[in-house]
Amino acid sequence: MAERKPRNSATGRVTLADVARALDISAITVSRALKTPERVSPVLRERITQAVRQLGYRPNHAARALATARSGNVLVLVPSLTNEVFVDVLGGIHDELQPRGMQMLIGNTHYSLREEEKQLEAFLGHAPDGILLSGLDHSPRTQALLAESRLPVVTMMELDNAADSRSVGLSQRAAGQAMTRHLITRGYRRIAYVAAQGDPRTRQRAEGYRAALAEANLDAREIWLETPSSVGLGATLLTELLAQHPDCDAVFCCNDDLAQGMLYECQRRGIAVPARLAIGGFNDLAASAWTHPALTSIATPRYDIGRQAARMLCAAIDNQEAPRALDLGFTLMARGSS
Amino acid sequence: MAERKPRNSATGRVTLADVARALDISAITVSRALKTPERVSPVLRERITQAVRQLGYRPNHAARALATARSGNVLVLVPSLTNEVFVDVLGGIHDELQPRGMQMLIGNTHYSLREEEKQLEAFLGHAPDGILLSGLDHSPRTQALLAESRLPVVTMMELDNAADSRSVGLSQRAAGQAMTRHLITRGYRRIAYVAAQGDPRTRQRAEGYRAALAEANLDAREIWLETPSSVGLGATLLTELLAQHPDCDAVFCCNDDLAQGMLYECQRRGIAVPARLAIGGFNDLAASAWTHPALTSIATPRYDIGRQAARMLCAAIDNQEAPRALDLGFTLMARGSS
DNA sequence: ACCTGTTATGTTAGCGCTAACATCGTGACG
DNA sequence: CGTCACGATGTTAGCGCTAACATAACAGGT
Repeated sequence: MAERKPRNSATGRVTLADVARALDISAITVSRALKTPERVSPVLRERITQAVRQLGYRPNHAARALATARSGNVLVLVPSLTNEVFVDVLGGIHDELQPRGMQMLIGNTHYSLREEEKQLEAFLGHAPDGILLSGLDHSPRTQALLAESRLPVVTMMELDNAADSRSVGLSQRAAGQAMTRHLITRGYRRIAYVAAQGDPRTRQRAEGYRAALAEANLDAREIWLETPSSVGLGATLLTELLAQHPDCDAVFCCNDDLAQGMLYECQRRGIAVPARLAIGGFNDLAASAWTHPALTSIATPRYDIGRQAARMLCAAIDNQEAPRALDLGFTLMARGSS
Repeated sequence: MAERKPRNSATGRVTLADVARALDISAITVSRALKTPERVSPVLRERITQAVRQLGYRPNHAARALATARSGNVLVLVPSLTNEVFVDVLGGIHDELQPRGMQMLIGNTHYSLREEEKQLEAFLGHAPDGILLSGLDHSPRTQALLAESRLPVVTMMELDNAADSRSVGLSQRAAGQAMTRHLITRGYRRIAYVAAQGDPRTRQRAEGYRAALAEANLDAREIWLETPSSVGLGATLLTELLAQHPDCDAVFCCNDDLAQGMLYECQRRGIAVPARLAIGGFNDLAASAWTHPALTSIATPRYDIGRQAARMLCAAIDNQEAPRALDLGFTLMARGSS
């Protein structure tokens, strides 16, 4: 007859106490064998390991969290879950937390400071051990909640100069400048900047764009929309661009979604890229290297931003000394579209 | 002078007991005022609400989970976090769980049954209240763990006939058949099927493809790769296709990533789409409607699959009667590429 | 006046785990 | 051979919350 798994009567789960009872030892010893094996004698440790496996014991995180005042949760607030950029960031965070047995709680702020505030409020009840935020722009109440929580916070995507803050990202301004300089170097002179979803990073890229134009004594041509960014919107924006600035010979799109949409619309209308109009994007999405022509873009280290931010946060949680600002840079991917 | 927030000495957090103490009532009454307000007199309820707000009390989920044996967590296992398909599914789940105060725990199985097993094992310690799985294909140990856990499980993407299971999805076979019939209707006769990342859904679509060809007495031409699917791979596969089946006049790609890659490669080589080669994809990704020509595809209700699966799971968790299989269908998006 | 039922609140105990402090050997050393 | 240090294990208590069972107060019916 098969062995019966003893189950704690109350909840039907196998608990530490069940394992301890089976071996006629105390629960704390089992606990130690799992958390700090070196503090249990090898013989007993081995017996415990076997019993754990045989009974199918699985530690209960809620109980552990309650006893240790450590939840193993990290709150991650991102502005979008459909944007490839943040999906990659989440991937990096995930891969860094996983081996430490920690868990992400993901909140989607939909590019809204108000929504960010609400998410933060709701998630604080999960007693996260730390918080990963996107960008530097936050509402006063968000900042107050963060300060009150006294939890370590790491900001992703942008860089923060403040001494008491932590951030992992890149200079969006420098990247915008690099792309514009590239277009100038390639001989374009009437360069437009097109932006949707006016978030802070989009604005910083625009600053870089203006700086580069100023260096070369060129005029700016900008189109700003508040609509959420998408490939479809890129098509619309090409129309807008040709209407407002018919003379322009290059366009720097604030992200690759818009750039791809513009490229497709150019193909549709028979506008030669890059002969009649050069296109530059931002983020270097997976598909951008494969369009025809391939899209010139700024590759951002999204996965690594997530990873390093998570690592920095874990260091902070463990009160370890660690650098507080990490500039992971960017790479200009000069391709056929310019 | 500003009021001091009383804090529980042990962990520095404001607890139920702190709120109760401030009002000189018992903790359970505060608990009731929050969970079942109708069981507390209106006057007291109001005072409690105020005190809660003023002290900044935030319920501790770990303690609640421990006391109620309900974690409020739902485990979600998906094969990929970069694939737009699953990102959309997760969005639907998120939106359904959020208002119930429940939380997703996301595990990435990387299209591996072995990995799925490991993830499941690790996450069972979080004591999820239910599990959302992708697809019907699972390792024996995964099935054993699921059975042993006695947790409600809902399968997403595919449909399950078994009476004791729950599933929300669509007939991948029927969808594959619909696409192939469409190509036949449009006059194509030498239709190829190209697949990467040979997961079960890819295989079911192929079955539909073969069935449709058989109906019309046409021959199958298939190319299978185990490599993970990507836009870049689509370009490679076009080369492969032209080499292996130079006569083919239409290609049904197992997903839109491949289809887009093929389209771009056709543009690059000057192969006319759809005149020389028609292209059909699967999933109808956001960009597919905007390429030139726009991509014919099968639109799958990914967001709704996530939503309905989450809803079905919640019903099961609450022991409510509910349908156990939900076919959300698909839509053929006939566009310029065919 | 008594019982009954109902509503509002309180008491007790326990969910599963671990921190902090015992306790009990055992061997090293003077 | 006593003392001390140290390693291995145990005891106790409590993390924050809520289920389950009191208790109290009061209205209404007989």
